Amino acid sequence: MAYAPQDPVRAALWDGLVQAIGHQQWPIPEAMTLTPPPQEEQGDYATNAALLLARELRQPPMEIAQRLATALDRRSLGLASVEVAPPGFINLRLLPQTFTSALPGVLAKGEAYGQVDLGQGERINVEFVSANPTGDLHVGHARWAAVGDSLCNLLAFAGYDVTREYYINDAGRQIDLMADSLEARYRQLLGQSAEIPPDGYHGEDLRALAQELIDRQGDVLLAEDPHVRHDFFKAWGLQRKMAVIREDLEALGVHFDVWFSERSLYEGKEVEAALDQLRRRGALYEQDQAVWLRTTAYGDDKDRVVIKSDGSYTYFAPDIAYHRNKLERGYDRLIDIFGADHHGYVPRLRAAIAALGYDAQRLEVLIGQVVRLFQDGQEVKMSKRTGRLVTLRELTELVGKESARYFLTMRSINTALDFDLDLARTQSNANPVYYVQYAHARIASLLRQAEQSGETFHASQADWSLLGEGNALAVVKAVLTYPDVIAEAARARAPHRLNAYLYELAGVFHAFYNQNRILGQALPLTQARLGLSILVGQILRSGLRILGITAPEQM
RNA sequence: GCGCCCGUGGCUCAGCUGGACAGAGCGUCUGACUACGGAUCAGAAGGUCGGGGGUUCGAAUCCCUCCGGGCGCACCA
Repeated sequence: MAYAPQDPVRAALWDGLVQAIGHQQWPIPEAMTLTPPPQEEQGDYATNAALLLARELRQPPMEIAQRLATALDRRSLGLASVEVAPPGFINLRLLPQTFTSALPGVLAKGEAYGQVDLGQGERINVEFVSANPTGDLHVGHARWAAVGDSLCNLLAFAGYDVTREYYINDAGRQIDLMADSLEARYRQLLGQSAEIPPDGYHGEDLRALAQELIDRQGDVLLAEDPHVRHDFFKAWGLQRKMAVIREDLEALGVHFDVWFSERSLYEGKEVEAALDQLRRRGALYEQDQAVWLRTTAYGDDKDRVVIKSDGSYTYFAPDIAYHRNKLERGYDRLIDIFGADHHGYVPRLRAAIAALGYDAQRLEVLIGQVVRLFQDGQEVKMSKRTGRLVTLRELTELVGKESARYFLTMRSINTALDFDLDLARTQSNANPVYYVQYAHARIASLLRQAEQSGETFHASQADWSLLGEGNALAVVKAVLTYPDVIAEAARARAPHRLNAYLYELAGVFHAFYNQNRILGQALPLTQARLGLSILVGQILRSGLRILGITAPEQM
């Protein structure tokens, strides 16, 4: 933990610890932690400060721990006990009121609770999905859509100025292949014999598009000049495919701020400008009639072609221009989310940025592993070539947006995601989405009930100190952790941690609710329990919103 | 062959900028409301963290090596 905790209680303790170390004229260890110890009996928090200082000071850790323990101001920190444990941990136990007295502050923050200033307004551009408009979005894209969008929400909540961007590959060979494939479908549907090009697209979606075209204007295109016809298929197909992509993403609750056209880079001469910049910096050379970028100078395995021997650009060339464009737009940091099948592309991209003269550290690439679909215990195989694949749209329609978003973000992106279609569809305790949502619905119901019985919540009537033990205290602690979860998840670019936290929060709340009658108690107690429930509801709403999942009032 | 990711209880995973006897969920077994929603809760069994070395006061976490799985190694995108 290289930075102070965000949790109000832990933060105060952290400051006290830092002060105590300072008093001894000792340095604050970079890797100092303040976390719950493994055993509950050991206290509420433990720090490894003495262990770390021991190395630096060359003194026995137990002695250092002892001195720190005595130096801590127990009263002002709300400590109940401070113990030193071998090999040099300092275990801290807080008075229950130290926790509960933080609750009014949390309540006062309202929906803003959990916001942290990790980003300090840093401008960050997150590019994700960016699927070619040549076919439907599949489940892999769905994962990046959900993860990317949630990550953006998370970063924004953590104090970054975030832009969500989709790069449209509307130039180049693939789009021509799409046009030719669409034309082939068009001809086939009109009874002509036509072949989809060898590397073309065989998906059903293009057949449907062709049919749509015929329904609208019949076979008039057949009479057109081939070039005009090709351009039409290209432009129209692109426009239609992008519309569908937007709709599909929308259905998953994913919105982009910028839809960036690759073609605009050509039109604005930016590809040439980028290559000129590289040339001026001496990073380009010619060989075998092709133009190469010396990416090996910046850590890549081999140099890469930017202009092919036939004079056309590789995919890489406009992509260099694209990243240059993003940097020139003033973003402090760029995040690209790629599928694992593109990870080999990262070194050259990074090299290109360095070759252009920018700090390659400004580019962060998140590599995500594949999604495997399971149904009836069997893997559902996907294949783009045969056109047999489960689309993002099918997935959303099958399991619903809520389930889809939760399941797609629940795992670390480093792990292949096994998506159990049956589980995602069940409305039972096996499905974690419902577990979390149910907690929220339950709280909403509780508040409705309170309204009816005239026990409306008034913060001034609550005696928070009554929440200082058992299940209630567990909920209090979970509530206080939220800002740190946000900070940690944002820092690690790991939205799945939020899923885990919300599940845990829902869990401790369910336990609390089950064991404690909330309404109809003595006023200060009912009010305190009601207040705690409100806080949990507030956090669930906040967290679920980040994940793009609704927090239902009833289910 | 080289590179990246993964290998944690029956299953799916968390934890991995090192911290004290490894955590969840599902599944299995045993229990709990004639008061706020049982889509809930309480409890039990189950793992020498793929194998082997090393670094360290301390390793699931770092390094080396081996084994297994996924992905990638284009003048395709």
